[in-house]
Order: sequence, then structure tokens, then C-alpha cells
Amino acid sequence: MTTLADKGNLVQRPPTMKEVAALANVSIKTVSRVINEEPGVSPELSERVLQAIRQLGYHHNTTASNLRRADQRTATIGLLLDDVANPFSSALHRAIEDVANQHDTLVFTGSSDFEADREERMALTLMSRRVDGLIVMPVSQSHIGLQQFKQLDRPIVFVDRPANLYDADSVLADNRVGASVAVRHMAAYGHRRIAFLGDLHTLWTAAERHLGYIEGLALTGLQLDPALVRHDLHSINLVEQATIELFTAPNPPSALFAGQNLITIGVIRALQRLGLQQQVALVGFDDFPLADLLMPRVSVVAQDPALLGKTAAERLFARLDGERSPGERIVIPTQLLIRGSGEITPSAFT
Amino acid sequence: MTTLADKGNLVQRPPTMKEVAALANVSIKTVSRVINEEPGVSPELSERVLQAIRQLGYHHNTTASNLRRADQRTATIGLLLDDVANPFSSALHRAIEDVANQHDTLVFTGSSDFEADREERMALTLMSRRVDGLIVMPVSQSHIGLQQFKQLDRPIVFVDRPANLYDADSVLADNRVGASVAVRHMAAYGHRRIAFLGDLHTLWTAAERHLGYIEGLALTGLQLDPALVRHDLHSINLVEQATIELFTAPNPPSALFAGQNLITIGVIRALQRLGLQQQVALVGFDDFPLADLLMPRVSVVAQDPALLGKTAAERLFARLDGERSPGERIVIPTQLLIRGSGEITPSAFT
DNA sequence: TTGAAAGCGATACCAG
DNA sequence: CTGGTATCGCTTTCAA
Repeated sequence: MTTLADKGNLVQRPPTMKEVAALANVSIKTVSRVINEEPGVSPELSERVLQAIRQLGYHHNTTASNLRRADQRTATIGLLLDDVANPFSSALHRAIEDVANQHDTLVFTGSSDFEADREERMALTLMSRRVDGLIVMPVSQSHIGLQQFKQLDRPIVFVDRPANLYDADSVLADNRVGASVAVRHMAAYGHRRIAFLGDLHTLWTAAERHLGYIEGLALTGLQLDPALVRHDLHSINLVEQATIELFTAPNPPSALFAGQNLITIGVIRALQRLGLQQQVALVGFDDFPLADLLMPRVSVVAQDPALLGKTAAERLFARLDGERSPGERIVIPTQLLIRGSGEITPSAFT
Repeated sequence: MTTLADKGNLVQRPPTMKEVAALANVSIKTVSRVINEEPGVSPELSERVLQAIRQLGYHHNTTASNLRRADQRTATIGLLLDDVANPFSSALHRAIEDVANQHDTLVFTGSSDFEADREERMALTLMSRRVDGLIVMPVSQSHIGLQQFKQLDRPIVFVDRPANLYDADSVLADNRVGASVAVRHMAAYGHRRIAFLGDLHTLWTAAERHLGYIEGLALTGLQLDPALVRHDLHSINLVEQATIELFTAPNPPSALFAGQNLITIGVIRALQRLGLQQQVALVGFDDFPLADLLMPRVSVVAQDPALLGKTAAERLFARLDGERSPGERIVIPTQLLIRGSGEITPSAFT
């Protein structure tokens, strides 16, 4: 192993195939055959090579190997999430990691923080790394970075939100139906004034859930009151403020539909502050840990992030295996989990 | 762009420097100079090259570039976590991602699931990718894979748990003091029978917190009762069962110290089942979302995962920048958050 | 200021 | 079965 001196450089240069070949007294090509388990190497040579590999502590250089390989693959994929620390994103991440593992593929993950230019920067970086494909929770409307990636004919699968640009697969939760079910559920308990609290209206999921809310009201013959609809609640403070405003205004709602899990939590915080948590019905979209330990236990429309992630990853690897059908939308159903908060009746509210 | 036909291969071959050079009618070295912003290229040539790059949609191949570069760096690091979907791990992850970004470095992340052979397999895979360094929540005692990595003289930083093998940096929370503080806090409220519920005793953090528990008892003059100490509660079921056993046995505790956040949650679930949540004092180690929304609100010893991650990443990059001092343990303090559950007095318990 | 040639660590192709 | 040589896409070295 050669030693470099420069500060900032890695000091040791790992052993190479050439060195293994020299030690085993065979050609480098034979070493390559042994390592790649290609047939047709005599047992004695093979053993000599393996011996040399152990002796030198040789480890195959996947990077160099991939450079020369004919299939042009790097056995890496990129994953662009809202934020790796967000529970929904990280559940997706884990499911994708597991599928990637089965395909001997490594995952580069990045957080977009809902910023289009972060998304673009990450996409370009991943393109420079020549990742084989991308799984993305898309942010931007223009998808500049993603477009360039797609031009290389590498597959992209969108997850949680669809892309609005080109033909690609999207794996989505059934936002609209889920929201509609939530609203109808509370209506069935006698609520006539059901408020909507939603995330940034520019987010596709927020918009869909809002449509589901409207649909749910329509299906139960309830009238939409614009005063009960609040959008763009992208921070906990905005949520709390909006909730409090709803209950200090005249003619308050008796039930709430919270369009996202952080919103649900903000709503609960506000209701606790107002002392109304046992009197106002609440169904949240997206489950969250401990929802069943709060009092009242929180009814939610649960998504299945692990299944979303698994499905997206499997779709991506299918594409990488040559699947050429047109891009499609795969919709994963949601499930209403009845726990208590959504079953509070209007009579509790005076 | 050449087109390959094979199923399973990526179809398009991205444009190369050579093609850019041909189009711009310059040497490939000149293209390289432009891309790497090396000085000494005439403005006209430079412009011609940039023009060709745009025209072809060229993107630099970082992988090939790194292969030839003298510093032997790949601008990637590996991150081995318990589970990317676990909130503590994912908070670490996010902090590390941010530091890596500042160093134009990409992160390969993997989940060990507390399994030594997964850890080893991941370490070897990452070695094959020639990552520049590793940040690891260590699992195994032998660290076979990590040892081999370290033999290449690439830095490893341990986070949350130290390594027991060789000289390397570790970034740790102050588990012992945190646990001791928790016990003394409840003792100060008059508790004399404080139980310990801990994770796998083979985990360093669990052992440290247990030591802190013992220390806390000793400092307050309380006697250690082995019947109140439960180890290896690595699943929610085990936690609930252990909790219930504690309260069905004669002479139950009036206060509980839960040694990990999933344990805390299991304990709460069990206490709710027993109807004891308002009567038994509880302090958990490690904060969790919604701890302040439960009733009673849950007092915890909070770690600072973001700071742990940031510190670990900065340490790793310092090593990569040539820092050669001996490996050290960096300890991040914990903080007792008083919210209610830890301040229940023994008189509540009859 | 520019470019030709060698080489990074491996695989592909074709002889023997 | 085994090995030589060209090549992957880029940087390095050195000469023009």
C-alpha cells in the first residue's frame, strides 16, 4: 500500500487487483474472474487468488468496476424526500432501503425541505453520480433538474405527490377518498359544521385532501362554509392560531378535519389550550405515533408509508429491469382508524 | 449519445467530455479545465466549451473524476444507523446530511437493525464504494467490518455508543448523569421505590443508564431493590408485560425510570391499561414527539440528537481534513424536562 | 495558453 | 482455462 503525505488526502491507498495478481502470480483478468465468480478458473488458481486477497486485505472497488461495466449502472439510486427526519419520509426511506438492498443497490438520500432549488441542486448532484434511478417526493412545478435527469432516460418514480410534467410512474395515497371518508364519518355522527385545516395549497396532497373534503360535504348534503376552510398552515403556530380563530369567531365548527399530521398535532395543542378536546370532533389525515395514547384517542385516516415506499422502489427496479410500459399512477388506499376523537357528537359541544 | 439495446441496461449513454471536446473543437484537457474552473483558459475557448456543454446536455461524471483524482476521495461518507425510520436515528441523519452538504459530500445511509452481521455487511459494502469515512451507531462487539475499514486508515466516528475496540472518536450523550438526575429528581419528590426498565443490557447506552440509576439511588441514600430492575425490554410487549408484573407483585414501585423512548411509551400504555398513569411517577430517557400532549405530560431526560449528529459529522470532516489528534470521547449533556409525570408524589399512589 | 499521452482500478474482447 | 490489450470517463504530467 502506497502512502501519500498530503494533509487532506487519505493516507493509505487500498490494495488493487494488480497487486493481488502480482502476489498470486496470475493475470489481473484471472483475479477479476475469481472475484466476479465467472466460471472457468481452475480450483488451484482460484485458491491462490483468494489467498492473496486475504493476505493483502483486498476489497473490490465497486466504483472502478462500474465505470467499465457495459450496463452503465452504478448500483445506486437517489431518493429525494421532504426531510429525512420527518416520520412519514423516514418510513418511506426505510421501505425503499429494504427493496434496494435486495437489489444490491445503495441509496443516496437528500432532504428538499420543500424548496425547489434544493430539489434541483440535489437532482443535478445525483445525476453527476450517475445514479441509476430516482425516487422523488416532488416539490417544484418546473422540475428542471428532474427533466435533465429524465433526458438521460433514467427512470424516476414519484411518491406521495405526482409530477406534473412528463410520463413517469407515481405512487400515491388515496388522498381524495381518504378525506372524503373522514368528513362523511363525522357527518354521520351528526356534525353539520366541519372545518378544514390544510397545508400549503401548492402541495398536491393538500389540494387533493381539500377536494376530498368538498366531495365529502357534497355527498352528505352539507353546505360548504368558506369561513371554515383554512389553507397554508405550514407551521405549528399558524395551525394553533387558525384553530383558535375558528373557535373565537361566531358560529364555530363542531368538528375538524386536519389535513396533515403536524396539523393534527397543532390542532390538538390548540384544543387542549381551549379546553375543547373532549367536545370537538377531530379526524386527522395521516397517522402518527401515540395517536392512540392521547385523550381522547385520535381518529385518523392512515396512510401506509411503508407500502408506498416499497411499491415505489419495486416500480423503479422494474423499470431498471427493462419494463417499458407507459408511466402510471398507482394508488394506495387509506384506512380510517376509529379511536375516539372522530366519534365525539355535536351534543358534546355547547 | 450511443444507444444500447439490451434489456436491463440503461439505454442512453450520457455525453462525455470527449464529445464535448469534439464539438467545441478543443482538447479534452481544455474541457476539463473549464469544468474544474482551473485558471488559464482563454475566454473564447471557455465560452465555446460552455456552449458545447449546454448543447449536448453534458453533466460531469463525478465517479470517473474521483477515480483518477490524486486525493483518493470519493466525496461520500457512510452512515450506519439502528434504523433510518427511528426518530432518534433520523434526527441524527438530518444533522449529518446538513454538515455533509456543506462539504459537498453525499451520504450513504443504512439500517443495522441492531444486527451485527447487517452492520458488517454494510461496512464492507461501503468499503467497496470507497467512502471517505464512516459515522456509526455501533452494534457488534467485534466490529469486524469496521476494523477492516479502519485498516485503510479511513476515519470512523461513533455516535450514541462508543466502540470498544480501537482509537476512534465517539460522540455520546451523558447517559449516566442523565439517568442519575432522573432518579434523584423523583427521589426528591419523596419516592423510595423507583423501578428501572431498560433496553438490551448489551447496548452500551442501556448499561450506562442502568449505572446512572444505581448512582442516583446511592446519592440519595436509597437502597437498590433487584426486584425493581428489569432489563432487555427490546419490544413493546416485553415492556408492557414487565410493567404489569411490577404492579401485580407485592410491594410495587411508586415511580418508574424508563431507559429509552420506546420503553417510555410502552410503560405509558401499560399504566393507562392499569389506570395508574396519574398515580405513578415516570421519567423517561430521551424525548419524543407529543410527550407534552399526553396526560399527564411526560417528564423526560432529553438528548439532543441534532447536536450529536452535527458534532459527529464535524469531527469526521476534521479528520478528513487532516486532523491527527488521538481519538476522544465527546460528551453532549442531557437536560431534564419537567412536564408533570415525574412530579407525581408517592401520596398519589395507594 | 493548449494538448498529447499516461494512468486511476477495473472489465470486455479476443487470442492462444 | 488463461492472459494480453483496449477501454470506461476523467485527471495528471509534461511538453509544445
